[in-house]
Amino acid sequence: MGSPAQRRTTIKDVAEMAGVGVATVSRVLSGGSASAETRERVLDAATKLDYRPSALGRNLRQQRSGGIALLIPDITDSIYARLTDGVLSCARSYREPVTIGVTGDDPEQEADLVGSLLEQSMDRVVAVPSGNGEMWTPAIRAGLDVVFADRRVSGEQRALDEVPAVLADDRAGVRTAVEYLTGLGHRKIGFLARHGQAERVEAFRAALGDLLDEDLIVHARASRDSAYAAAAGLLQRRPDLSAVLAGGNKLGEAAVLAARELDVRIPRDLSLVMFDDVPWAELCSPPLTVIAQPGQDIGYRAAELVMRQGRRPRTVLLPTELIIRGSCGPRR
Amino acid sequence: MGSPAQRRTTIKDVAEMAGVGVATVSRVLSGGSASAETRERVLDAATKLDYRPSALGRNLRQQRSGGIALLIPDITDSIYARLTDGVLSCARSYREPVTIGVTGDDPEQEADLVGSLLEQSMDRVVAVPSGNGEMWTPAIRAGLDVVFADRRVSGEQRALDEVPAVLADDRAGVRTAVEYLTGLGHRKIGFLARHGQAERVEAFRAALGDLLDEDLIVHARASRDSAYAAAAGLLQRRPDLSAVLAGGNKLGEAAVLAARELDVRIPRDLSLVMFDDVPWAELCSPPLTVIAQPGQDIGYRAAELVMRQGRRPRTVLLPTELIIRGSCGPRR
DNA sequence: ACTCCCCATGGAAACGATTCCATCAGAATT
DNA sequence: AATTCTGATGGAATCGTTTCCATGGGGAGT
Repeated sequence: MGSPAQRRTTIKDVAEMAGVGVATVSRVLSGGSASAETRERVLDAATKLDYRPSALGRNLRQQRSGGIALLIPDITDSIYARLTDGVLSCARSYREPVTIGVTGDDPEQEADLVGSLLEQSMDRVVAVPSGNGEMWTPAIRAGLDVVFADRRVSGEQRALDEVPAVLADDRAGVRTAVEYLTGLGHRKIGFLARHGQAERVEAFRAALGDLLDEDLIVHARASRDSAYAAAAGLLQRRPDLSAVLAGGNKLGEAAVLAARELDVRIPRDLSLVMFDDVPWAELCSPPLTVIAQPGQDIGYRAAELVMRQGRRPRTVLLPTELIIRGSCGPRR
Repeated sequence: MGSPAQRRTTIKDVAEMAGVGVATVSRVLSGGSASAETRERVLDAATKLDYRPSALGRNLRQQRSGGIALLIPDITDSIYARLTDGVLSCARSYREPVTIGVTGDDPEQEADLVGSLLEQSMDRVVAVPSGNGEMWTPAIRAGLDVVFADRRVSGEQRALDEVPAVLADDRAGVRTAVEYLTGLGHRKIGFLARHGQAERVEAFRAALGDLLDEDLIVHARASRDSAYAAAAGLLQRRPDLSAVLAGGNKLGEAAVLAARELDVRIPRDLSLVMFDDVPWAELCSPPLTVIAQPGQDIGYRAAELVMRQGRRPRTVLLPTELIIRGSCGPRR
């Protein structure tokens, strides 16, 4: 607003005041070698002038803009908010800015965002991939450093298999939940899945074994409506259902709402286990039994991996935890 | 990973292929004047080479890195997640990247983040300010374009009064809630406030009038523990309390938990109105009556304002809405 | 026919940092 | 004493874009 906008102090100013060349200033400031006396003079001048190196100049020279990019499906979903929080907290310790983009679980938008990353010369990305991940291949070849979080891509291309991934141990989580439910006597167990949760569905199939009934596995899109429709549909279509595993907190919410609407009481008529522990799970009536995922940790570890240069593990599996509250009961 | 990392195509390559100078290419691509024939040749070459202008070069030249910075207290809080979503959705329509930082409601961290914005030459910020906002004054003078969202600063400095702000109409929200509660017969109404919610507290005082009892206004920090302590403390200290207004969803959650713990039944023994509608308010038992705030709109409008160059309104007030569910009853 | 003006155009400067390379002084080695 | 080595130092190139300015050609106006 009408400010005179004085020129910012550059490395040149510092060099002049310290009576040295710009190269020396740059070296001193980035830890290169210099004599003690020179170093002091430069540091002194920098402090006096309140010099802050311009990220712009550096970025152009190094052909890369620092910072971490983060691509998630939906920031309003608690699990991704926590993941984001983890990334931010790791990035902060490296003093790196974080640029965030939401994909809406849409591969097209995701590809679009990857494009704009390239345009910005960002070369470090933590991403929750949406599609089959084919848009990543060229970007990775172009030098992009990617770490997947929370999911990995189906992966047929070679390059994608090299991408490290930080994941919750879904298989173990699903298995534990299923064992818990079968232990309670349940035989007809449904699974409310979001599209793209292939791994969880697969684990569900494996865990159920003989009890598997494909008709009890239903898929929804990420939207609230779709989740509700899937839940209500399943409940109406299969009154013999006695337990449900919800693949995410939105689906869990939908299941609770649908059950309430259809006058199916939890846990008397229906047992419910939800993926992802959220604050409200405890406030819900009844309090929900959940498979907690370490969302914040996933983000933190993924950011850590993307910051590391050297060899990195291909996959990090983080443990889940079954938290038993009040939404499951014995089969009646 | 060991890729040859081929040089990216620059404007020079395009110029060469089109047989024109780089200046002409730049002009064509940024909508300057050029003959139809030249334009076509340039566009053709650009397409053929899959040329994407480097944001780095442009930023350095223009002395500003595009994009919007967003500073919020806590991304895992639903209200700020929605605000962020709004900012992202506006930014996307301008094709601008969004850099995000969390302040933890700590002025020191906030100042630190503002510093790093300057370093990055970001000049557009949407911020939920934490402290008294003094750290903003120099930054604004240095040419930073700021829009406050959700809160405004206490503001004693001239420069801060010029900063546009997009806010929920807290006063009206509080007034409506208080009127609703007094209408139900309540006389002893408490307020669980977060530090920094001066405006809401003030509105609360004004709305209560004669009924005001300063002892019923308690403050908590943003943390979960602090919120719980404040809620439990209030409930224990003043058993004569018959209704509570919670200043945010964390405080509402704390109130529900504390009431449950102390065997205070809602709404029989205590009526509860919570600021901020969250998905779980409906799932809670009983479903919570809330003052809904348009979090996403606040973010969108704030981002819109920060993108506009020209004259901007000083303050945008967005309406709140009282959503009556089941957490309030008549005084007993 | 002469002048004037406008527009398209390209060369070159600028942005602010890092880094290559040449230089030079002084120490260490032969 | 001559040579080599080491480490500090500064000049200049470089990154990719935008934008200033000079140039030149062609059309319009007198």
